[in-house]
Amino acid sequence: MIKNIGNYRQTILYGISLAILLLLLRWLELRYVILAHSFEIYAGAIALLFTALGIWLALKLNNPKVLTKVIEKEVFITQTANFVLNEQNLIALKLSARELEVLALMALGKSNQEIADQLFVSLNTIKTHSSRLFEKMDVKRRTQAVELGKKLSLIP
Amino acid sequence: MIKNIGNYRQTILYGISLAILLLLLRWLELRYVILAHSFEIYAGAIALLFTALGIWLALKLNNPKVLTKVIEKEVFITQTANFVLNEQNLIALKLSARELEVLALMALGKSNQEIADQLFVSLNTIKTHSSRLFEKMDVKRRTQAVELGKKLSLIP
DNA sequence: CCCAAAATCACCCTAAAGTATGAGGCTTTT
DNA sequence: AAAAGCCTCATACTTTAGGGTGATTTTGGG
Repeated sequence: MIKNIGNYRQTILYGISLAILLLLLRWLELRYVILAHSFEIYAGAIALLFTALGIWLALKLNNPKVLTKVIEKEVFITQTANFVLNEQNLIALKLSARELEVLALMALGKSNQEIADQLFVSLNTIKTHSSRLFEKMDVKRRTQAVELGKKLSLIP
Repeated sequence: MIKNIGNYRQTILYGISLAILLLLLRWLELRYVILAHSFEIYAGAIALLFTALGIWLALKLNNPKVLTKVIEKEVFITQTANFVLNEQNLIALKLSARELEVLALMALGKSNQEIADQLFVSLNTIKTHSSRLFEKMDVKRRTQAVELGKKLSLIP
């Protein structure tokens, strides 16, 4: 439960110092037979000392209040650099992984034939994918699909 | 106001340990038939009191150190919102005003026929514009032209 | 294991995009 | 005035894109 003794070291040291002080006073009392009227002096000294100790303790123990200042800093970010896919939109459109892949390649300006070559499938397959893609996205052309895809953060 | 008691636990523990210490001294006093010099008790009480006073003083007077924590909050700025045309790139490519206009409409996903209708010219004119556009931009397809146009900040 | 969705491919057809070439009118620059 | 550049349009042609239909295989979840 108490992991770090270090936190209580000050308290322990303080207690020890108090004990030593009291013993010292006791010793002085016995040694020099302190007169009763000098009690006020001791009391004052003790008061002063322990006030200082209290202050020191409080300052040590009091965690500095951290005032978090949130400063809005306008950061221009190329949206390609830190692109995060909007999964909500993706799910909403019910696009399959392959369809999204085709869309991404379309956005790069690739032709259907180039996409087919890159994905190692036939041209007809890409045509089928693109058709389904346009149907799901409710667009008529690939340029519209790309435009909408970027707006919905489906592609960078 | 004081949210975390945990900060003061050490202080409380210190008070308790002090009390125990005093009791111990009292017990020693009785044990060894120490004369009823109540000086220690007074000293302890004063010590306790003024320690508390010191703590209280310190907490009252101590201005909380304001640790300004600057958190850079990234504000995403849609590039469409504050689009500025990169005239250098435009001049470098030697695009005419009409060609840029056609490119912008292409970027919106419009077909050549739609662009022709919108600009009140014939389909063939748009084809000519687009051909020259692709030639100047050194691209083969409209999707590539749009991609490059956005990259070069020719269009939002 | 079975079913549904996804992925794959083919064929045919139409629409759109893109290329090539030529040409007339218009403005700006030299 | 001539040259150059831009905008316009046309015709003819090729390529690419896209729609419709049908089919097979793969795959993930109940």
